Order: sequence, then C-alpha cells, then structure tokens
Amino acid sequence: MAENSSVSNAVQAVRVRVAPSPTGDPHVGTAYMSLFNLAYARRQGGAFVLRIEDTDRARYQADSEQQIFDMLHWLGLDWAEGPDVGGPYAPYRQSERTESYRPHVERLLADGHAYHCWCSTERLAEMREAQQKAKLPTGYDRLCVGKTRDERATLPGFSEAPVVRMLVPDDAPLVFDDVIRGEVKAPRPDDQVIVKADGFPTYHLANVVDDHEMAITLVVRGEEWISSTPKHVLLYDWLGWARPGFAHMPLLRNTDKSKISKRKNPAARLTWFLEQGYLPEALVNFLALMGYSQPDGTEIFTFEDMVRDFDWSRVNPVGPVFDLDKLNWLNGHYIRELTVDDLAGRITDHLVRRGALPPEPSEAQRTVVLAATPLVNERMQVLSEAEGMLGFLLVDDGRFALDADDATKVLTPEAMPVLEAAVTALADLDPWATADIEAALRAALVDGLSLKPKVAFGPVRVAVTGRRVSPPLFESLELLGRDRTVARLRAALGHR
RNA sequence: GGCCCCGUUGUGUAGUGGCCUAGCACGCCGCCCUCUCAAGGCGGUAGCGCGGGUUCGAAUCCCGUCGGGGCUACCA
Repeated sequence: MAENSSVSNAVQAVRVRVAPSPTGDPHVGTAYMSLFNLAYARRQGGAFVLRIEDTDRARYQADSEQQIFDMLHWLGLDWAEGPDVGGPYAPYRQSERTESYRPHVERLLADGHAYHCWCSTERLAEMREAQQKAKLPTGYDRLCVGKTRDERATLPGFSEAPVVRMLVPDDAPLVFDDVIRGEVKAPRPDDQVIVKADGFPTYHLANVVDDHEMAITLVVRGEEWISSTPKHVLLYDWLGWARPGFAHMPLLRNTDKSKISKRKNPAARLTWFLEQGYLPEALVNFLALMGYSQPDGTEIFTFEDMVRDFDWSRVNPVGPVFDLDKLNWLNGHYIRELTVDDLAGRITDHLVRRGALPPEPSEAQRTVVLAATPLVNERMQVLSEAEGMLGFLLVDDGRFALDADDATKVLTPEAMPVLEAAVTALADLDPWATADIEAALRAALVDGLSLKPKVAFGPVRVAVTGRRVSPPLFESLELLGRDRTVARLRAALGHR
C-alpha cells in the first residue's frame, strides 16, 4: 500500500490517554476514564494510549501495573499504545522517561520560570501550619527565589537536596476551555514543585511533557484536576507548546457523596468486581451510565452503541453516586441474556477462582454445572452466588451439611413424617426424572398427607439442598440422583 | 479558612423558555404467578435545595443564599 499521502498537513489526529499510577489495586476510576477516552477515540478514529505514571517511588507497587493491564483487558478497554505493546512514542512508563524531562527543566530555569528551592520539609510544614492558624491562604513564601545554594544555606530550614519550583506570575492565566464544562475558572496556583528532591518529576511536569511529546490532543481526567490545570497551562505556554483540549470528568462518589475511595467503598477496587462475579459487559454498561446517557434514553447498551453516539456534551458534570443496586440489577439482566453454555462457562471459571472447584474441573463437574445452570440463571445477580446455590450438587457427600438455622426451623418433629413419606415415595422411583419426581412427591405429600405444597416440600428441600432457599426442587433432585437424594432424606430423618 | 466545581424523587438520568399537572430506569411498597428464592406481569411511592428577579410564560436565563464536593503535598 503506497498510501504515502504524508499526513503532515492534515488535521491533527485525535489522541487520548489514560494515565494510571501503579500504587495498589487498580482503581475503578481508571476504568471509568478509560471508557470515556476509548469511546471518544473510537468515535473519532483516533488512538487511545495507556501511560503508566510511576513517578511516586514511595507508593510504587511492582505488581500493580500488571493488574491494571489485566483489569482493562478484562473490560475490553484495549489500548493501541502502551508499555506492554509499545508504540511510536515509547517508552510509555514515566520512570523510563526521566531523561526527557531534564532539558525542559533546564530551559524553565534558564528562562526564569522556575527556581531551585532548598527549604526543608519541616520548614514548609511549619510555614503552612502558621498560615492556616492565621487563616491566611497557604502557599510557598519564596524564600529561595533569587538565592544561590550557598546564600540559602546560611538561612534556617535548609535541606541539601533542592527541588525545582515554578515561579508562578501574578497574572497567570486561570481560565481554560473544557469540552464538558465550557469555560472554567480555576484557582491561582502556588509555586508548584515540578522536580522532587529525588530528581523525579512531579505529576504536573511529567504529565505536560509526556502529553506534548506523545501528541495527546485531549486530556481526559477527573474533576479533581481542575484546580491544578492553570499550572499545566502555564507550563505549556512557557515551553511554547500548544495546549491540548481538556475534559474534566465528574468524580464517582461514595454514598456519602465524597470522592469514591477504597476505604469507604469496596467497589473502588476494580478487582472487586471480578471477585464478586460481575460481568465485564455489565460493568462497562453501568460505568457508561455514570454521568452519561444515550440520546434515546436507552439504558442497556453495548460499548459499540456508546461509541456510535458519543459526544462530550452528553457528559453530565455532576458527580454520580456509585449505586450497587443498579449495577446488580444490570448484571442480573446480562446474566439472563447469556446462553446457557456461556453462563455455565463463566460460572465454572468463577467457582475455580473461588476454590469451589479444582483448577482443572473434571468432565463430570463441568457437566453438573452445565446442567444446573438453567436452574439458577434467573436467580443470580452476580456469579459468586452460584457457589451457594449449587453447593449441594458439588460437595462431596461426606462433607454435605445442613444450614444449622434452616434445619432447626424446618426440620421439626412434625416434619419427620413428611421426610419418611418422601423416602417411601422416592426410594424405588423409576424413571428418575423431574416430572416423575414431582408427581410422586405431590401424590405422597400433598395428596397423601393433605399438606399444602409449601409445607410439604419445605422439609424435603432443606434435607436435600441444606437450605430453605434453593433452585427448583424437582429439577434439583433429578440432578442430584436418586441414591444421593434418598440418602440425604434418611440422614435428615436422624437429624433430631 | 482560601480558591474552584456542582445542585431534578433514596440512586442513576431525561429535560437547554411553552409539548412538564416533570418522563425513564434501579430501589422501595402492594398485587398476580408460584414447591422456596428469583425471574416475569400489573399497580403505587417519591423530586426541580431555598429566596429574589428577567419573561406573557422558568426545572430550563440572571443574582443571592444554602448545601454538597474537590483542591489547598517533594501523591497522583
């Protein structure tokens, strides 16, 4: 393909990026930002880039990066360029780009837009405390401005390793355009540190330099960054670079409306959804409902549908509370849409992950799960419920146990005749199929003992499944088999 | 405290001056179905934070107020 129409003069292609920090379990916000980034990139035929922001070596966690990859892949939010796949602007890890920040820092220093600061952490802390006590705005007092190392060293609160700070002018631009919010005004910045004492850049510097060098056209990030955007604007201007566009997404909230946090909300951890048995397609759909809506009001839609109509003007700036009730309903809906084969496979994988099935389930085990899936698919909201629902079919007979509370409530002395009648009715039943089992039990218990169905089947249910709540009884008995069913009924007879 | 962002039922949203006696979804409540639990069907509950304007007319525009949130780190 000699498609060489060099694009140099063409309109700049859309490029967006998500920039998570590998500082622990991947955050749900990373998926949220990725979703909107990707939707926009796909809509515009642009590129979605993954960049790892690992400049905080104090909080860095080695295994976190891989978890980020895994979780985003799990959700199908795949990137075109990133640390693992490379790309034209590699490397995509900030720790591997430290050299690239240096010349820009030198330039800012030379141009008088930045300066070295030797103030110790203690001095800074004391200063801040005094300012707060006096109810003054907090901020650096510029003690180090215009001083050499030796001049500064004679003053108190000196620290040998300096940081580099921005010299923010009084007339720093505070207004910028945001594709979600329109014209936004932000606070006047303090003399922000851009290079730490350990030589690593802070977020502000690294982010601006990388976004420029990676040709990012629109910066999509959380609302919490609005207040530091003027710092970034200043950096772009000083370095003579065109500013990218900005899209400040609303913040996902805890129930108390605070910014979603791992501390207050288990759902802030992306891996939690996998552990609980949420389907990735349901979580993606749910995330797309947070602060966003389809033009026609549809609530159940695929990522492809979202891409088709994606528009920043449809993003709502109000921070949505992350409500699990709705996600649970949505997940249940998606589970019911799955084919039996598909669902059975996912249930099996989940049971393996939880240790309820061995790493390599036997063919028999797979068959049982497949056969039982139609009994539980409309009873589940999350995959993790399968363990409790199907446990009675999967446990070794020797380890089968009745739920203590359910047993004492249902397996009363009055229930013993019911179990005896059930044993009699089923012991020699042949063929052993749902319809026959139901007919036999109804004849023996409902007709024979003149019991209401509810009263008649309750004891049988507890005796055989161990619980008062179970999948449909007759189908369950068929799957369990006659011998095991009768054995459990007899065992329950001796319960008292 | 300072600066900034935001404000439609419990939650997520629709709504961009008249179609709104505010629609939809989840939740909740009730009924139906029923071997439990679900799923499904039917019905119900609940909201434009407040006060001023502008206008013939405001959920929609303006101001104030109150409320919530974010930032205020050598964390991102």
